Amino acid sequence: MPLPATAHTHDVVPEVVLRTAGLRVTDSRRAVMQALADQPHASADQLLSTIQRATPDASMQSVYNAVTDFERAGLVRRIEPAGHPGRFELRVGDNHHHLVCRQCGQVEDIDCVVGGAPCLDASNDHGYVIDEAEVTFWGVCSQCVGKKLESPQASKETHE
Amino acid sequence: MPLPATAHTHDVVPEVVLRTAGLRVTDSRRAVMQALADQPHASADQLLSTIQRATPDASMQSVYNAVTDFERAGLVRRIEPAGHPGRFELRVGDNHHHLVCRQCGQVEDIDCVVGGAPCLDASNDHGYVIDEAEVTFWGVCSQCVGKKLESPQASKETHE
DNA sequence: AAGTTGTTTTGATTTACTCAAAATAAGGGT
DNA sequence: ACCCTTATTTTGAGTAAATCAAAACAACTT
Repeated sequence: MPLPATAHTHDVVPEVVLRTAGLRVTDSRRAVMQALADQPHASADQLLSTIQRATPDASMQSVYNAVTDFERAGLVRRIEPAGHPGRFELRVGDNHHHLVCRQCGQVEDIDCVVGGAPCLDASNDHGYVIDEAEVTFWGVCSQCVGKKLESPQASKETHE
Repeated sequence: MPLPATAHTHDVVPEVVLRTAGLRVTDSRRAVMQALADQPHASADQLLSTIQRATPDASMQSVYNAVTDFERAGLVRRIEPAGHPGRFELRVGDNHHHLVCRQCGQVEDIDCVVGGAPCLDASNDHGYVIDEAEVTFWGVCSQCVGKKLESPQASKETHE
């Protein structure tokens, strides 16, 4: 029976995940991983705020250290929607896609019906060795669809 | 007979395009548009270098001014491949996709077989109003595929 | 030719992120 | 339990890409 692709709070045990990946277990990493389990698609900013609720003097650098190390170890995937700060997710090892709100930047997972990458073929490979077809769906989320976007800064990056 | 989707050097007449879009015709805009016609997928940096060959004291700000105005007028599309500076293209009005070299950032157009946007369906819309499915193919171009990437800074963003 | 409004210039500012050196802590070996 | 090595964190500076803002200037209208 395969493991579910989505990480839920109760089934991510940072200590075990980290040790298995060959990374040392530290408070900082535990906190970042737990925050990511609770908030899929969190930005570095959001991760820092979350972590600072328990550890007020955590630094942004420690967040970037952690997610970068996690990414290198294959524990985390980083997504960079155009016009929005990068986001991080624990869901790796499957080829899924994303739906992004143009206004607030909230991200949702979209299952890939194909499974493996690349899940689409390019009509012309231009001589490249292609390994991935990244699909980003763009739209406006239900919370933003009613709002006018008078001051673009007004409600930026608030969700999730 | 529809106009071809790809802009070629000889069929972009900046003066006409600009005036038709309701934008004033200036040296700066003419230069940026001509540079874009010659180099599809140019970055702001590349546009500036190109323009400076004829006008050495052109500024980066004028490039950003121009492309931003063009984008608002629907003359230019901006693409932001993850990990690379933004790029600009004159090919608008069709729904095509891109192939990006992970190493040098070079971009190729990939025709969309569907045509209109969104050309894919999300398996779940999560309550969003979805208007676009952006597809980015990732790979390594033929010029980079042989090279080792010893110093990541060594040959950055050189192509095209 | 003059006036209005849009555009460019100059220079500062911001955001998101990376780099680097010193201080510290994790985990293996004894 | 302690030491040692090496990984990790901290602190602070630095960077790239892009935006903002006010004053100078130029395009188009009449």
